[in-house]
Amino acid sequence: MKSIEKAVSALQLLVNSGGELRVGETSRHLKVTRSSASRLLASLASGGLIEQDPATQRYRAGILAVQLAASFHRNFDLVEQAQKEMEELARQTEHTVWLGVLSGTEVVVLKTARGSQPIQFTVEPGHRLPAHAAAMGKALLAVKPDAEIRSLFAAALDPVTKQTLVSIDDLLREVAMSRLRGYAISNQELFDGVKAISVAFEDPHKGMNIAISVSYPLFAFEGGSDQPVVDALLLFAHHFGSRIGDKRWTK
Amino acid sequence: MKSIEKAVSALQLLVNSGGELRVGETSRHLKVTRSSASRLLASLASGGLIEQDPATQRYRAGILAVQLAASFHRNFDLVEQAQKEMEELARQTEHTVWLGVLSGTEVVVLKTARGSQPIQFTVEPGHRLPAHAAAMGKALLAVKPDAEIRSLFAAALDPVTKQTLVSIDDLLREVAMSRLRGYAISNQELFDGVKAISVAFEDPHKGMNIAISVSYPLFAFEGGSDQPVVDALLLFAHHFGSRIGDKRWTK
DNA sequence: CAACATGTTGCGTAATAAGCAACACTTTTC
DNA sequence: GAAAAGTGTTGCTTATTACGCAACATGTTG
Repeated sequence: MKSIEKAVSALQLLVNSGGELRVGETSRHLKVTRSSASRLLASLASGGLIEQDPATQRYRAGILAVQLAASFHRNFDLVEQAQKEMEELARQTEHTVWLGVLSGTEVVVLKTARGSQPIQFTVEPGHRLPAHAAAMGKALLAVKPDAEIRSLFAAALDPVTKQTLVSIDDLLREVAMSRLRGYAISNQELFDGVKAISVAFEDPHKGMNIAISVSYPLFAFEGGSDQPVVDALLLFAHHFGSRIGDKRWTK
Repeated sequence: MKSIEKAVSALQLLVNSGGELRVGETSRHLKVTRSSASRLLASLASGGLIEQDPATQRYRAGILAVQLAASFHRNFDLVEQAQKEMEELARQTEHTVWLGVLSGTEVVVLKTARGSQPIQFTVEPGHRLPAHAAAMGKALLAVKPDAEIRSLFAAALDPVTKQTLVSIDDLLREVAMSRLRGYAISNQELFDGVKAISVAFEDPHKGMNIAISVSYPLFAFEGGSDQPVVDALLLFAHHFGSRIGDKRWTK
């Protein structure tokens, strides 16, 4: 069903274009004539999935998208269940706790829980991070076999900061280390001065993976050790993992 | 583009079926063969708009839907701006504050702010309410001309509770009264024992309307008057309306 | 185990989506 | 201020593709 796949591509383009899409832009990216793009977007708008701004004629996400996302969150037991425990973890560690899933080579942040520290690193739910630079990304990749990771990262790895791993072999080594360690680390690979640690979980019923991470500015532990945060995360992982029936954490 | 419109219909069906959709169900509702429905859903799943549960084979909303909704909220300035003031209103009134938009004959709830009262009536964002029974619905309808309201409600009005208005003429009278009054009321028309009042706003730039409502159980004001809540809502409307440039509230 | 649903493929035909212009309209550009 | 370029939308014709019909694989139920 090519036309539907093209329509979904247009939606991805909408997300990647900052939430606003023009007909001309769409036609260029999807390599169709403006007439086709016009009709395509009009069709998507028919049911409220997207809507056209009457003033600028630009298209943006519609109400149906909000409803779909709401049903996503309602169905996604893991996310719902994680909510309360994430807040507890944020309270213990005093730092921001994130929950995300893997989408291609990116991590989509679904929920955040703010800690009590005055300075916090946080993102809006729905935001995406490059998987090879984020702790959650490495934790989620560690679930997959190396061959699959290789094929995922066919293109070169984007250097986000000075510390970002740019070679696939380095990434695979890091991922292997994460498997041994039980949790993944991103040391200033996503933001300068910010470190994050993460663990991944697998829902045995739904067959989906999520990651939970704690991120904190390095100066918070200047001179000291971040071991308390690591311990809190591992304790959380043990509790949460065994409760949802993830065999890797069930003992 | 019929196939895309059909795909959007399938997404609406997904929302209306409690977040889970099967191929057979889809084929029956869209009046196509199972083969077509199968290919249609597979196409939607290709880009992550929906995804198939590997265990049950059922389809549910996907990550792209979450991203779309996120971009919706980012673009929708009104909602973003309303957030903080809604919380303030919830604090003042001690009751739940809702924010919603009109979608056909229903109100889609986009945000909620809980009050301090121990017993609260609230819904999840993304949920929908029948417009003719909800205070937000009447407030939003009051912006439209009577003729448009009539054509919207071609079918009979669903009786949600004993108090729900079931005749279009009654609804139009109520809407007219809301225009005079400046705010709309739903007295146990949506939930027994619960009253709600609401005001609507218009974004002059985007040409979109939103409603803000306060809902409270009747026993909270047994013997007393709910005038303080009405006053707080009108005060809120004056502040918020003039700040976003809504001419009806700019004095 | 049979009878029944369910979801997923090939395949030929009928529906339809794409491109080409032409149009109305706004925004640049000289 | 006119010319030029860009925008989004609408008929029209042809080439594309999506549809229904099977058949098949895989659970589910009696």
